[in-house]
Amino acid sequence: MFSHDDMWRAIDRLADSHGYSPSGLAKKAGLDPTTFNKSKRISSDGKPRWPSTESLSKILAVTGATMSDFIALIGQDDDNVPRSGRQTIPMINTAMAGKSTHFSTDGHPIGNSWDDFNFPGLSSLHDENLFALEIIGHALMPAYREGDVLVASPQAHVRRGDRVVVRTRHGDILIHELRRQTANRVELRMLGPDGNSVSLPVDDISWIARIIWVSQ
Amino acid sequence: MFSHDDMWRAIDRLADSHGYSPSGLAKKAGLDPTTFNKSKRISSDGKPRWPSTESLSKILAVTGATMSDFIALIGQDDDNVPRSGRQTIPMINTAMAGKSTHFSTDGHPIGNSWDDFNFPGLSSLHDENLFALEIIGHALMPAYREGDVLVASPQAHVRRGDRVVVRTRHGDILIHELRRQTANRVELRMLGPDGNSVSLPVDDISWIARIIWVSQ
DNA sequence: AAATAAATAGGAAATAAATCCTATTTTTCT
DNA sequence: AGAAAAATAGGATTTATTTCCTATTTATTT
Repeated sequence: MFSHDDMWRAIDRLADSHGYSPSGLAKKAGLDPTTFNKSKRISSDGKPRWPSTESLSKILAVTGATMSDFIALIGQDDDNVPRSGRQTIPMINTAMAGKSTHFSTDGHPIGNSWDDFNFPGLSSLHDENLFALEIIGHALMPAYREGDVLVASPQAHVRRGDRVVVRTRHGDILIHELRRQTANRVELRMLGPDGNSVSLPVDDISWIARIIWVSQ
Repeated sequence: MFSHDDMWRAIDRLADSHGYSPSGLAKKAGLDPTTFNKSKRISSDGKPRWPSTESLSKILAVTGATMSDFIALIGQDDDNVPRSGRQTIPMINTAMAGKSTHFSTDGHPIGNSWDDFNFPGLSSLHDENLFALEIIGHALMPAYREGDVLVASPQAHVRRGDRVVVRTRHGDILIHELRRQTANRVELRMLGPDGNSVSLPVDDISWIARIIWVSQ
């Protein structure tokens, strides 16, 4: 079971871990922004107020969190919250990174110029058919090196410029950059040093999976 | 998240698994025996009715069940458990990927040759000081392209061959491959096409962060 | 088979959650 | 520092859940 405090604490933590205030989370979930006001959690006559399971369902839906995630939030100790619960990390671009003191002397992000970047964890894993490919050999240098692991999604929409894993009907696995895709042909650019293109008839292609993450 | 059907089904199953009818469970929990009547789950104007989290808390209390138990009841008979709870995805290497039928015709992993790969989510984020760098410009092609996001860890141990973000004492941010690190110098190899090396005195370097993930 | 108890259907009333609203405080942006 | 936006407090109103109630059905007991 869970207590009134547990429920509200978990809601607060769910909000915080997804970069929202309770007000922002309510809004995002299609509820009134004042739904989770702390001043509304205990009524004027002292009675605790319990959100409906519909409200709960809505905030889990909008954050992509499961009930298990929510339960984990109930049990969490305040002092022991790993950043991992946040699902975001600070991000800055390379143009800005060198300009001002955005880093502490030991490489920690400081200052106000950082955006939040949604780290893969829960959000990308709605894609149930992700797979990983570990690179063997040096054929894809310098884009990919031996030991790198590519995470690919057959479901993700692909556009020109994307790096993709292509499976031909002959059973070949190709890792290239998608240059163009027409009704009849798929034009790919090799990732090796010379960057030559190859053009395949659509009928020769079994599937294309977009590379979304690379571990290095 | 969970649906209206999920919620009521779990309530029914909770009751049944503790030897109660829905009516009996409600009564036992201090609620009106008609609280969980099936006729009250959809209102006369067709709207779904969602129990409050207080009611939920009461029935879990009286049965001694936990929220995890309750969630398990939601998921019962569901063969379609999403992979996301696993924190791993299937992985194979590029040498094997083309050899046998490791993929279905729509790009889904099949067969027994797949390893499990720990996808970043919770496991890598014990490193609280991760940051992300978004690539601006084409200077790092073809290793990194504009729009790629590098996830870097100042805490991760770096070795030769690793790609790293280096901060010099002058405030420069460099993205290179680590060729060698001695007591006095750090030798880096540029990621651009010509792959020239640069050698910096250790004293000129503020910190080095290893690139661990790339979004593309 | 009949009697009794429990469960359930479904409407009305009471209570509670969410929404709407105004005002203030806090945070963010310029 | 000042302006603007977001968040929050808290009251009033609307909507929704639970309780109360009566009647019927189903299950259990005799």
